[in-house]
Amino acid sequence: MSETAAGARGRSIRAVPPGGTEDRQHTEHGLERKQQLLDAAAELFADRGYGATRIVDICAAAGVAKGLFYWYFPTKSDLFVELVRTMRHRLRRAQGKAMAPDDDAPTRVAQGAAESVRFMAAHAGYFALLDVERADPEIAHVLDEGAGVYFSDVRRLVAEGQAAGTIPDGETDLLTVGVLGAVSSFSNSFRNGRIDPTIDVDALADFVAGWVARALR
Amino acid sequence: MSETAAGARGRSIRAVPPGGTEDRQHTEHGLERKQQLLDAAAELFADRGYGATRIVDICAAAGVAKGLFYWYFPTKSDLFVELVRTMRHRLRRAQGKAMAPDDDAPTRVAQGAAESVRFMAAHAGYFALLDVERADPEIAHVLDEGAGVYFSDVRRLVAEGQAAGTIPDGETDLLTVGVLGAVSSFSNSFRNGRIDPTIDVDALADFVAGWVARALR
Amino acid sequence: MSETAAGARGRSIRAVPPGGTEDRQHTEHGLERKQQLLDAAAELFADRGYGATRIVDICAAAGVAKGLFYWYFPTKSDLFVELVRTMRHRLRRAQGKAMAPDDDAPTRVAQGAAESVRFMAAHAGYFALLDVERADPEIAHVLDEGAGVYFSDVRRLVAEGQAAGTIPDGETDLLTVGVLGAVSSFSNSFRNGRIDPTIDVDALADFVAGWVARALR
Amino acid sequence: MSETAAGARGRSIRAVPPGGTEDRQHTEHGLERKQQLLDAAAELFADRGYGATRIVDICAAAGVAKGLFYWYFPTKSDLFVELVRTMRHRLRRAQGKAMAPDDDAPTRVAQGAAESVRFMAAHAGYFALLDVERADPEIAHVLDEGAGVYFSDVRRLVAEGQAAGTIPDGETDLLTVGVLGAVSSFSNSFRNGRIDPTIDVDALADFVAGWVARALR
DNA sequence: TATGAATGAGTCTTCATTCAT
DNA sequence: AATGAATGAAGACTCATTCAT
Repeated sequence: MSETAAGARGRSIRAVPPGGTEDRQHTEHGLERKQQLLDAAAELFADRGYGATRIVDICAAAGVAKGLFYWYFPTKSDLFVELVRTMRHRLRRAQGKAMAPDDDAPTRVAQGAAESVRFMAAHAGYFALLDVERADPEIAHVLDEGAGVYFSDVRRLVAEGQAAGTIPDGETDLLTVGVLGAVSSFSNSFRNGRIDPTIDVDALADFVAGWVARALR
Repeated sequence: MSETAAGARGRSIRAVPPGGTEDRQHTEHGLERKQQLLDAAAELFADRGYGATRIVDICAAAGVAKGLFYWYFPTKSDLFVELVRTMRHRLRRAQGKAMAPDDDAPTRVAQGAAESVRFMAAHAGYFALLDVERADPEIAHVLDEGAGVYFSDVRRLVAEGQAAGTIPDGETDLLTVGVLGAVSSFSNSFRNGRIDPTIDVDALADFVAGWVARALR
Repeated sequence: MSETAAGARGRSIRAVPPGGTEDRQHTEHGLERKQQLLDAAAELFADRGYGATRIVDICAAAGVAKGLFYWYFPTKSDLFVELVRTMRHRLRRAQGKAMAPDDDAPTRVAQGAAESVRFMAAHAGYFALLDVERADPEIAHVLDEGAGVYFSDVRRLVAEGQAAGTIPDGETDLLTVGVLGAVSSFSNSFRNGRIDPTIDVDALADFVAGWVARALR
Repeated sequence: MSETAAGARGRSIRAVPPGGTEDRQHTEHGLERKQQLLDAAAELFADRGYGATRIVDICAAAGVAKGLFYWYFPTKSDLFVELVRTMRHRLRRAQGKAMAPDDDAPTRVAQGAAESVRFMAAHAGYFALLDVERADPEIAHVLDEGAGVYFSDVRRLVAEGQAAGTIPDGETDLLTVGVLGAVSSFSNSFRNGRIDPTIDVDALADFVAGWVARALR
């Protein structure tokens, strides 16, 4: 992705900004200031997305002047990175506590998953910022429209199954979310290179079918 | 007033809105051109994300002048919308064909899911553009780094389970993808308003634990 | 004023367009077509101003394709020029007829003026296009707002004079228009170089005072 | 989304409108800067017209970077509006001082008119910007050419009258300006809606004849 | 004559980053 | 530490004009 004009300039012309931010020793008061900025940014990122949040917005929300931002963070993305890393540490700690060391693997996986969801739900606003970008209204609309269509389609099927007794009762919406999530995560797994890209598509499809079928039991 | 073409943008003295592109009747050749632009755009969107793709890039890739873009599309987002809608129609058609009307619901859901994955995998490049935005490299990096960490964590557990015989053998990566996908989709389901936002978090976590446990069976 | 990108290009690269328009012999049908374009343009120019009228608009209004415009006119401004010259001839002819050769000068001047106003009023829509440009809404608004303020100011004074019997009764609005017109035309006379630019400002002011005072008698 | 600054324009994913310039509290130095921009703009507007003046031109003339314009003004037209309003206040103040409260109406009107002309002449360059737009050279040329023709026509008549003793001697040019100004202002009065649009054209023509005849006495 | 697709220069505006104080 | 003015690269979009049929 293309870097900001000035951003690129600033960072490519000289690798180390004058009086760089890295080795800055922050006083207690400085730490507070920094946290104010982090908090303000987190909220704005979660709310509008990363791209749509301007440095000025963050500073305004934190109640400081624009220039001060650069006293605490080298760039906008550095702030983001710091935010994400912090969250990650907390999440991992929570997971670690949740998984009983003596349980078997599937139990531990399930525990970890449950704890993750619990944690992310508890900090939902915060985690929203992982959706780095929000599209402009028109784009957002098509995307959402599509999602809605598929949701209804699948939900209907699930409900039918529940009516027919072939799918356990209750939580129709959640079951639907699970199915759609499976589809998208398996589909996306190609892109992020986490799985073997040469995998046979039919094998993958079968795997997904099996996965979903088991989960719906 | 300046006769300059572009000066007009936004603040022009134009009393009447310019006619749109909508009612333009495209000839066969025009349709081809349009398709060239759509294809070029799809590839670029998939590759760099919507925001990072400039109109000029699309035109250059399609081998036409910048101005021609606006002969075929009113705006950048309209192109995107057209792209998404087209994909959607194809996907739904594929799903429809895949689901045998006489099978029971879970089977049909599984078939639909499998077919979706098959279809999206077959058009992986194309579907990548649904990831509307890609962040700048640094952002992308933290995000990916995080995903990698969790993947390893979970993969290790899954592998342990398989070694211990508590999780069926094979496809360790895919099982991992499934677990992580479940976590993120259930977590996100808060945000998109598809499920009841007042749901009890612990109930949700339990549901996820159950879902994952069944799927890992 | 800056010329259009393409306009400049087209006209500077080669002075004579290929198969220039100048020596084009138009058939009867061609003459009609040309007139259609002239008429359509006149209306649009009068309505929206020159700058805000696009070639496409003119062609659409005339019911012909955009390309055809350039068969009849080398450029947009040439069409405008033709329009203005035509009007001018008609106006002068009308004036000539109106001024009785045997009357004295002031009478003839008054007759000419009256006839001009009559003619321009009769073709008001047409003459509006001499207001080459219309500003964008905000600009137009301030300008109009200002004109309104001065109109009220002067009108009040005129009305007072009429009430006091120092200004002849009737046509308050018209008298006001006359006063304001005098102010602006004398002020503008500096700019268009029609009068000696070294003229003493106070002398000019006195002259205007006298002119207005006489006209208000 | 691209972090690029400008890519955002119009189609950005910005969820919240950017903060305006309105509530910006400018320091003394800032006020100077702003004035520099206003002055530079005034000169350019007066010189080439509003439309033909680019933001860059203004900034270049003021010796500042393009971006700084938007620190002081939300848009180009806002600058213009500020310019016009300022002039207006000054003009009205000047008029107010010039009109002796005890004089009769026609005298006061004449005083106001004279003072207006004096003021506008003194700030001729400045007031030129009220001619919001200047057309491209060719257009400007026809318009001017036409004005010149009429000027000569009328001037000849006036001169004849002066020679014959039916029009007072001296200031032939100014008398001509007055006549032409009357014609155009009365003709235009239709368009700006300041007078009753249903007025009888012949009555108007007669009125103009009378007005001119009196003024020429 | 007629069409309408194709071209590309030009302008406004945004916003990350820098810098003088 | 803190401020806020200053910088400038970048991108969407318009429209006069050209050109191949």
